[in-house]
Amino acid sequence: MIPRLESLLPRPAPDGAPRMTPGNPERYVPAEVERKWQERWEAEGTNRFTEAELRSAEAPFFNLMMFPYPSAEGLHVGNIYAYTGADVHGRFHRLAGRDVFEPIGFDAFGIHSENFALKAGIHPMDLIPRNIATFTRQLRRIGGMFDWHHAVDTTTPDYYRWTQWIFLALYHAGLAERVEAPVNWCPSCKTVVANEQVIGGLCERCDTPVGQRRIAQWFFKISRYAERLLSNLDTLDWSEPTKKAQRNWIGRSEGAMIRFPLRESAQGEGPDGAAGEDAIEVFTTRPDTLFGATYMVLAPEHPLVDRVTTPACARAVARYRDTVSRMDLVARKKAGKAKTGVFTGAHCVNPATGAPIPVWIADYVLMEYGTGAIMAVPGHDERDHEFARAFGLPILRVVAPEGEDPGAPLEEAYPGEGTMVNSGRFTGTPTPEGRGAVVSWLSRLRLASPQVNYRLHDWCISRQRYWGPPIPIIHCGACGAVPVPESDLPVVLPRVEDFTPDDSGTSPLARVEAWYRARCPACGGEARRETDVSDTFLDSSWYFLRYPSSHENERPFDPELNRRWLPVDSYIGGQEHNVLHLLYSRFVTMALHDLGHLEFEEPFVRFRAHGLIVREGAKMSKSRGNVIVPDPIIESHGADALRLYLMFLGPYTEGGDYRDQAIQGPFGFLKRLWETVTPVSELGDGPPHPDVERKLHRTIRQVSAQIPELQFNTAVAAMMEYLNAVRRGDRKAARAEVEPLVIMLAPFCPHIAEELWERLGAEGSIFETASWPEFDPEKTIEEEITLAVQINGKLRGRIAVPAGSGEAEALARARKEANVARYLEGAELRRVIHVKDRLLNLVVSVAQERP
RNA sequence: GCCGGGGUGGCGAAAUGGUAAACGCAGGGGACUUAAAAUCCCCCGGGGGCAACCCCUUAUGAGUUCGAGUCUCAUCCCCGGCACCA
Repeated sequence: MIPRLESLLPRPAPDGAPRMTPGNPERYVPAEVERKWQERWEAEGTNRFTEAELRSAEAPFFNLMMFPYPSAEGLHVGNIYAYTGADVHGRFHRLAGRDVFEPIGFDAFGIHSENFALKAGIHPMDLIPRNIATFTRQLRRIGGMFDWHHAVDTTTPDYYRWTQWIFLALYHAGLAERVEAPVNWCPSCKTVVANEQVIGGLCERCDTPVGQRRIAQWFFKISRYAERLLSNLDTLDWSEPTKKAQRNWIGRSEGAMIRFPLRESAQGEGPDGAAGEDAIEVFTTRPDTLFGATYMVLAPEHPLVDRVTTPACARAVARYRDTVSRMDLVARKKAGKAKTGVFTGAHCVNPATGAPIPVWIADYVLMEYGTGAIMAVPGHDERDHEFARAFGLPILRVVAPEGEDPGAPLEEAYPGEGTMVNSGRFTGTPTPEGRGAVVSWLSRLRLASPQVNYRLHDWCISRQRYWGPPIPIIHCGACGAVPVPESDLPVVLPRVEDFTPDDSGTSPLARVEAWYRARCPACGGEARRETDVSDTFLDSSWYFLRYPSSHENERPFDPELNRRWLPVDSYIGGQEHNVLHLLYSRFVTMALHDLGHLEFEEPFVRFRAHGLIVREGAKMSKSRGNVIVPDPIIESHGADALRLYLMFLGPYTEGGDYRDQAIQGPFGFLKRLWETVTPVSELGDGPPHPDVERKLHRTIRQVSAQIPELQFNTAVAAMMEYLNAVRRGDRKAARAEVEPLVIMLAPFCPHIAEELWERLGAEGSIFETASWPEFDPEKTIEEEITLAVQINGKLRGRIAVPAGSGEAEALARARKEANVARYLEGAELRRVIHVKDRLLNLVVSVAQERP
């Protein structure tokens, strides 16, 4: 890339000449360098904010990364990868002049630790501190810029006191309610599992098939926020796939509510009950197909089922409902299984046609979505079609795609758009228009209204387990569910030696009478504490709010600190949290905003998901036994080399393949850098060599642009190229050539950068005394560049031209190039395309065959 | 099925519509060494040619363009997520 350099610099030394300067016997020993600087950072508080500094920081930058779940196995390379990328980003901004707050903590409650503790026979209260100690040691060892002074641990009463406080805040705002609901029940974990934690019918944690139970549980009414959670996404600087995943999860759909009046009795010929009390309401996105609704389906659990079922059908209906209720929620919802259902004996009136249509129940209709009832349009909905075929129900065409005969029978459902047919006054209307037209027609008769529905359902936070913060509620026979007064927080989780879950459907805490017996805060009578604990997602939905205020005892967070530090400037984490964690955090933040506790309603200004690390092409997992533990690598090559390698092995947001041998490259780079810079006394004092300088400014330009975009792999490659240029031909480096490189490398390899920076004569940490190098655009310009010459789009030669040469100049030089001339000979030049400083394409018509 | 992300040398990868394979790993050859390690130098997509050079090559097939890894359409395959959501 620096064509002239080789000619100007000393020739390469003859083969085999030792590269190490004789006067420089000191080798790069990462372990020593890293120990020295980690100790110094700690002793001097390099990465720590004092209370006063937090309050007065002028250019605050909150650099957040998803805090770890401290498992017993310790951190693996995948975790290190995530944290290193975030740390590189934070360190860069610090060198660029920001006051970077980079806290870390531990998300240590939850079923995972609890299960491990049960299996290992260690109490979680003993296990977790051990795990945290291991994680802390490992995190320190990789040289993250963490402010340990502000670490949080979600299992400490100091923390979960405020988790409970948030529950109460939402409770008082009417955003928490206790509802009996069918829930997924894992017979192995012996607890309720959230829908989103059931993967393909199996428990996310233990792969046991999940069943169904009805339990009274606490729900947060996140669905009230669906519209805001959706529309705010447009304002966020988040990775697009993450936003898309949230949009899908929220699942907004526009349609209408339509009322189907019930026919009072089968034999009644009288006027079909005008929009009276007895009607079945359905939600549909396709009111334009209303004329094709030939039957209705209620969810088996629908409250109207008992009312409408005729005596003749009662037994079959009861039997069917029983079968369905035995099925777990997930199997129940599994798509693709054969349609089943039974007729209730009742009929409704299609409000568009006035025709009576039968009412069925079937498990393909879900109680939790819409109204739990549908109008079935077998002509234009695949599921309804399949059902109608199975039970011999009429299938009517009411939509015809362009060119289709309105009378053509339907072999399969046609769900697309077209023209309405067989639809009375609407026949001939294009379906997109028809939707609104049908609704406005029926809305005058109070039989329909426009409606928006969301797939997002309320957030169940109850867990019938031990290892979590108790839900701060007291149940009183007289007063009902009474919130624990704020002044009584925290409701401390007692140490219970036997916390094995049982199949009672209640938490192990329900066996600890001394703990759950309480006085009702309202009436003072005998009462009982809520024995369920809350979901781990609640712990992690607000931890970032706590970091700056981690020492605050009187309130969850200090509004003044929040004003300075929040919302979070940069959040980096795994895509496995694209939906739930990020959505719950947004919801809690939004709710706290509405309650006047926060000034912002979106917690994370910028979010980027990092990729996943695989090993030698295979996914890393304990069962495969191919999990990479960082410690031996740090011992052999150093944390800096590991960090650099991880950042180099592929695009950060896409992840990459960890190959054991490949660390040699980055490690060798660090060794060469060390040998290039030390001993400092042998560095040249003059200005940089012009070619090296040009390369330097180009490198600064590239690295400065790419680090904020998390394009670490190419930034590292640029620095490698630059060092290669500095060392080319075994030349001696000048101080001015290496100093900027040391600074640019510092975010990736902070220890060696500190060491070299000190040897270069600085006093104090590079992160406090250095500033990010600037590039001069003037100095990035090459005087002479290589221009590619194409004939008819094929590369036929390269010519050297002065930078900025015009077309005439380029063409003249190209003609002199032998190979180019060969192609021009006897050909007619029809067109010249000249891209300045890049390429010259000569379009010729071939007069004769080339030799 | 739907929604995302991908498919480029032996491998990890790089490339504002403008010189495909930067940077690195592995491999081959060489220097140094009693030897090895370490280090350094050279080579390294496929084919043809003594060479100058030529042909082919970014999953496949079409298209747009002076020019396509990059844009458009269709097809195949891999990874991740969601999945009877009316």
